[in-house]
Amino acid sequence: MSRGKVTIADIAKASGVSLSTVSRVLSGREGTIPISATTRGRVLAAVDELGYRPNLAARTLVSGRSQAIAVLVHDIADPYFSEIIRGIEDVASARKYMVLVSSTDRDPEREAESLLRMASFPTDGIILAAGGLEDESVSRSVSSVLKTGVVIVGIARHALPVSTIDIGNREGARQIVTHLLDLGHRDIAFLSGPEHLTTANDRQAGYRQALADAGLSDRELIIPGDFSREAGVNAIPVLLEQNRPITAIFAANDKMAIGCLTGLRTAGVAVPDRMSVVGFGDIPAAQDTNPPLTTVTIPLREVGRMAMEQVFRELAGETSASLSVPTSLAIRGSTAPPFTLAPEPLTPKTVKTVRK
Amino acid sequence: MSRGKVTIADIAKASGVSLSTVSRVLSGREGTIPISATTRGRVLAAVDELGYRPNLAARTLVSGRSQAIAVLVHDIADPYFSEIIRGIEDVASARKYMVLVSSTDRDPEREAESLLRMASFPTDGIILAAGGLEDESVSRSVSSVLKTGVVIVGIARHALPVSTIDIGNREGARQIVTHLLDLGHRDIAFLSGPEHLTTANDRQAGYRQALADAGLSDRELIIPGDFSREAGVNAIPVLLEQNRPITAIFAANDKMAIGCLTGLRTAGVAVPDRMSVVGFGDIPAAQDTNPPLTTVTIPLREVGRMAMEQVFRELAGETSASLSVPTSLAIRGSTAPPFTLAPEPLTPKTVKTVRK
DNA sequence: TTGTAAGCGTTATCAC
DNA sequence: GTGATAACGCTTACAA
Repeated sequence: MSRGKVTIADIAKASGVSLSTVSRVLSGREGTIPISATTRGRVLAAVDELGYRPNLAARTLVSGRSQAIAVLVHDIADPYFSEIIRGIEDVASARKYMVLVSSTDRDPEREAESLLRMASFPTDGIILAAGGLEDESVSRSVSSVLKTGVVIVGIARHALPVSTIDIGNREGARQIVTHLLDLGHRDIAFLSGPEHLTTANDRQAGYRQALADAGLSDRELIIPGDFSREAGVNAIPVLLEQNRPITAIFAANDKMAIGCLTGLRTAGVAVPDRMSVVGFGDIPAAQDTNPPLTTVTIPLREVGRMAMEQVFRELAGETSASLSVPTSLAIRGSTAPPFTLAPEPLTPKTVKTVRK
Repeated sequence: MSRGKVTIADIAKASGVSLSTVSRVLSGREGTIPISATTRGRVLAAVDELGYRPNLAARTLVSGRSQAIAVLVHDIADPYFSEIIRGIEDVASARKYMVLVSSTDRDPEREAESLLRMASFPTDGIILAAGGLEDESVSRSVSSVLKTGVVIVGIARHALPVSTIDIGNREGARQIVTHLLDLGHRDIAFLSGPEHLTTANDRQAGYRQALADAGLSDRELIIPGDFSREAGVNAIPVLLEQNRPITAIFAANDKMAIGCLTGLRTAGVAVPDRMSVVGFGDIPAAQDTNPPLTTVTIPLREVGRMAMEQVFRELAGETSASLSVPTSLAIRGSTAPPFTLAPEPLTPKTVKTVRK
């Protein structure tokens, strides 16, 4: 039956009604528009028989709504982002929305470029899941795109005038470092993320704050990383050469933490006996390392869902808003008390701060 | 400057030329269409100043090309698929194509539905990465969609009249089972994938063939699985209750293999000392298990790239084709000779077959 | 080298 | 309830 493109004109002809009637029947909102049952039936029959499918581009052009949203991420192959996307997809597809994705590899230029292209599609909404890249050209693009009426929602802290799903990066980092302190660790290294990424910076701030609260600011040790598995692997030799009594590593994300685990195994350092390791994010792989990784759980799918729901809300006329998702600790096998015979006691004051 | 929607009409007005001239300048193909440098400059200046961005929906409507392709996967949060998508994206974005994704969770209905929606977009191409689901409604949708002129490329074996990127599932499985046989294993369990999935069935066929070639068909042990991590975890108690001297497990995909590793750890069975484990796919996580997972490497990104390149080729007029990607073995730490004091020797004939 | 005008497939605004 | 008809923003013959 259906050969080539079938348009409403064909349906109109086949069912003996006008174009507008066909359009009305197909518009969906049954209650709103009055149509005789007979007409309706005939149109639907023709649609079925000819295998008609509406041309979304045409619909978009005239209605201004494309039923599509775009998601910008650093890398879709990173489980952190693919989990978020899955959450987005789940709520999008329930409303028959299509999802466009774009990996920008943390390149501001590509981010701006992608943003512009997606907006000119035009998509109805754009979710910036790429995580707070602080770059001027990106913010310029965002502002310019906002004027066209697209809804934009950012995930993680942004200096942008858009709705935000805020992840408690700083607080989560503070909590997990406190967990290490509670276990008795005093020399905790921090493996940092890429510069100019608010997500990474906030986690680092949480680390520093936890140490400061415990009066241990002088014990800070920050090793530069970039969120990649390899950064984790390579950090180990660097760390071991430091000639400092490090007993725990806090990697700014799970991928690096997993790299650390591998690096430590290679170096013959037992985890958690000789070294505790923690990450951030709780990507699925964190459960299957050996030992399983202690980390900060971000409800990644939920984050995606919230972002998408916020897009829909704004599309329905609501104003922008800042929501936040709570993180929690997933205490697993990669952390244990440090290997010291006589653990340094905390001063009373410090204990109070840490436990609060 | 740029407020609301800027159209070529605005550019035309601002630069004092006609709509068509603006369109020509913007069409890209500089060499093909003659335009005076002056005009060109003025148009471009106006574009820049007004912040003009072409409306892709309008362009799609008239040209029939949307510069977008769709990818159907089972689950975008599964690294197997997100790696493939990344490969697709890499070649798509180089040509400024947008990528739509849809997770169908192996549900034929959603697969068909998604396919139809994506096609009616209309996207220029559709990549069926979902991996050979054998279902009638899906094939019907594919045939109907093909008539509209979209290019479809399938990944993995399909009974569909479309181009295919074939993954050597059967051969890869045969190879890795042979690796286990070479190590001395004779009782190798197979943890299967979902039914009706050619990918899973082909791997199972490879397992059976390798055993048959070694004259060990009577040692077959197939445990039902579904490609999920949990299936791997849960298979372990089932396996241990079998009261059979199993020394190796071949899981039909890496996720299950990783689940097996975790299950074995829980059960206190040392890998590879007491049990060897292998998977299929070589997703990134396979390198970071402890011990690292021996598995069959599928060049996942390359698969994605090839699929996308094939789409472009067909869009350029070439005919459909069947390509295949070679798999290879990644021998890592999860395999070792079986824990038997006196390994059964292979018969000469068998050795020959196995080594060939 | 540039302009005019006819669509592309829908929806939306009027009438009837 | 239903039918013309004018957009939507762009490309592309066909003229000039």
